[in-house]
Amino acid sequence: MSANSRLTIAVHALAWMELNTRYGNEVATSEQIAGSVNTNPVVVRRLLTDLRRAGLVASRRGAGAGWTLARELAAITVLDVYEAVEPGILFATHRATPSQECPVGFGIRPVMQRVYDGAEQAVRDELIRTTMDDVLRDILAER
Amino acid sequence: MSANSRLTIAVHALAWMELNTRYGNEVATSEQIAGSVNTNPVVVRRLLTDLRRAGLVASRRGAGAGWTLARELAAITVLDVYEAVEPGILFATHRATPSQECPVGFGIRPVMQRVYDGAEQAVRDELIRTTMDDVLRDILAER
DNA sequence: TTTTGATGTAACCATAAAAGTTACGACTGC
DNA sequence: GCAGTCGTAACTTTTATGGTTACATCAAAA
Repeated sequence: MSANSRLTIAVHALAWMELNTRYGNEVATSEQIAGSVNTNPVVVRRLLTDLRRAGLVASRRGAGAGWTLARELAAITVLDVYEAVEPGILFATHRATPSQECPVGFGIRPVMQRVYDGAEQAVRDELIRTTMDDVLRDILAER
Repeated sequence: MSANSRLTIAVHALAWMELNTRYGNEVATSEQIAGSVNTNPVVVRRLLTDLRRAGLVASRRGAGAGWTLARELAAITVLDVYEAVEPGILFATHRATPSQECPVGFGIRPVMQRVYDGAEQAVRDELIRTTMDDVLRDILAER
């Protein structure tokens, strides 16, 4: 399917930010987060920009700049993160328009779109069940 | 997400094959199906090869060759097709191993894997509810 | 036995998304 | 004004998908 790791990294960043504040730090820098994720700071900044657009984090510029959580983790579900970083298209319909003379080619797109909408909704219903609070707790329980 | 159209084309092919038999034809050729899908016959053959591996279709070679359904549509769910043509990875974990010194980097992968397994299962539970029979009926109902 | 028409499959190219990287201007607390 | 970080553009690399060409293989039918 060519799945990406955007949701994984975004969740990682949020969990890391919360733990960072528990250690007494005000803000987190993209470089610190990138060090934990093991990627480039620009990749982190791009994802955090998406999260900021969704109101999940805030950023400060200038000296002593960095990122802060805009909500507590208990008020953020994995679905919130998913919606912030993914356009929400798990399955694609035909790349090129199928034959409109053929009954199958004519009718298949709306039918499959309904099937895919159902699958997408099922994913959302599942992701909304887990909060970022749950995620961090489970992470720390891994040892 | 970079979603693909493999499931769409595989479903399209199966529906077309059934309609083709209703019109009195024994077998369907990849060229005929490709004409309805509006793609290249090799793309169709590659997907039908996956469906054959799953026992959903059969092929004959030689003169008068082509493809036939190996089961009736009522006995094929969209989940069957999905499993035949997709490896089943909707979300990816980290591309590079996260920092194992960091508590978050250490614990996040099994936690997110469980979340993703749940989402994947939700998709399966949804796709199994629709049979290829339902799909063809709905396609023909589009006019 | 030859012809015919389709499968089976390799090889290659094109396209697009994701991720990684470099660079640098913008901003702000000190 | 300095230092440190964000914000973002630009470019490269990697990977999956899909499209295309080519051709060997096969089996029914002439």
